[in-house]
Amino acid sequence: MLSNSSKYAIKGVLYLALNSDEDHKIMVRDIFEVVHVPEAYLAKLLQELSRHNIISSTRGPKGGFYLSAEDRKRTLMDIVRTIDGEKRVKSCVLGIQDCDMDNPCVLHKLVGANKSKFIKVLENTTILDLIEGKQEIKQFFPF
Amino acid sequence: MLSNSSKYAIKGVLYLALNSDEDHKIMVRDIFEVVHVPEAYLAKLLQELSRHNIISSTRGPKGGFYLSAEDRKRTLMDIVRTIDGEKRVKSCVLGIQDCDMDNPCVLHKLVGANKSKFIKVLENTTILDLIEGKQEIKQFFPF
DNA sequence: CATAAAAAGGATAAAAATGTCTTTTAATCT
DNA sequence: AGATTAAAAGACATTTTTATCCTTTTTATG
Repeated sequence: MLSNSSKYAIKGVLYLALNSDEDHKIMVRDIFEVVHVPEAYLAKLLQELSRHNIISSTRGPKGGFYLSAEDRKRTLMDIVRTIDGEKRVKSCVLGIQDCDMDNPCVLHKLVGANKSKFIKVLENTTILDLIEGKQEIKQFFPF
Repeated sequence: MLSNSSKYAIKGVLYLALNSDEDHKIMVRDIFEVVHVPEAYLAKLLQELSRHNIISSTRGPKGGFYLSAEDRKRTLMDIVRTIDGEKRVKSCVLGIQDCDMDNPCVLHKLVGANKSKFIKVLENTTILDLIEGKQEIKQFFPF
């Protein structure tokens, strides 16, 4: 449902949400170990998000990645869409092309409700929602 | 969440559930077009299921794959476990190793409920449940 | 202005998933 | 018994995903 890349990206953004702002930019070097993602790979993903204006970044000394106030209003789906593409997330559980609620396959009926909810969570949850009331990194990355 | 292979396998088994029994075995050749899965690949998947006694088969003339009465009591999870392995399905949404309901990451709390339901559907739904009252292939494979 | 810091970008590599082909084995039918 | 049929098995090919490396560009700072 979610690729590893999307998971990685979400973890990276969560770390930024907790630790960064315009005045405190963060280098990939300081993130990757906490979220257990290979350094170069995480860099690629964050660059991709930055290029699509899901997160922010500046180069050079004192540079790094960070989340602006606007960035924090992005939803999880914004991240997933950038990394995986919307199609992948929303595709039919059985992979039947034009399958939807109007013309459902059996499995779709069974699990469709759950999957729809999952997608709704992605679409309706902003980064800000996620970190609300949480100041401890441990709460996000228990290991 | 489910690999393509698992989806393919489920589709193949559904076809068998509708059209086969001990006296009417079916060759891969007669299935693959209906369920839109490459012939050789579907063969492999069904062979794997047969090897694990999730479905039945015999070789030679009049041979083919079929579902015994026992086979029909298998759950979707039996299929998915054989093809993908249980780990893959049940893994944390964010891929955090030891993440579970007792020690959850943020996302887990959010989508955990939905995912748990999805897994329960897989575990509690038998092939028999799925085809109950359905005789039309179209209901399963609309395209 | 020189230097160093950090993201951006591109090329490449490794691994996993997906897909194909050929040979072997077992069952059936003449 | 011999010929034919169909799954079983395993080797091989392709594609996608995941991951690394190296160079270039941008930017802050002394």
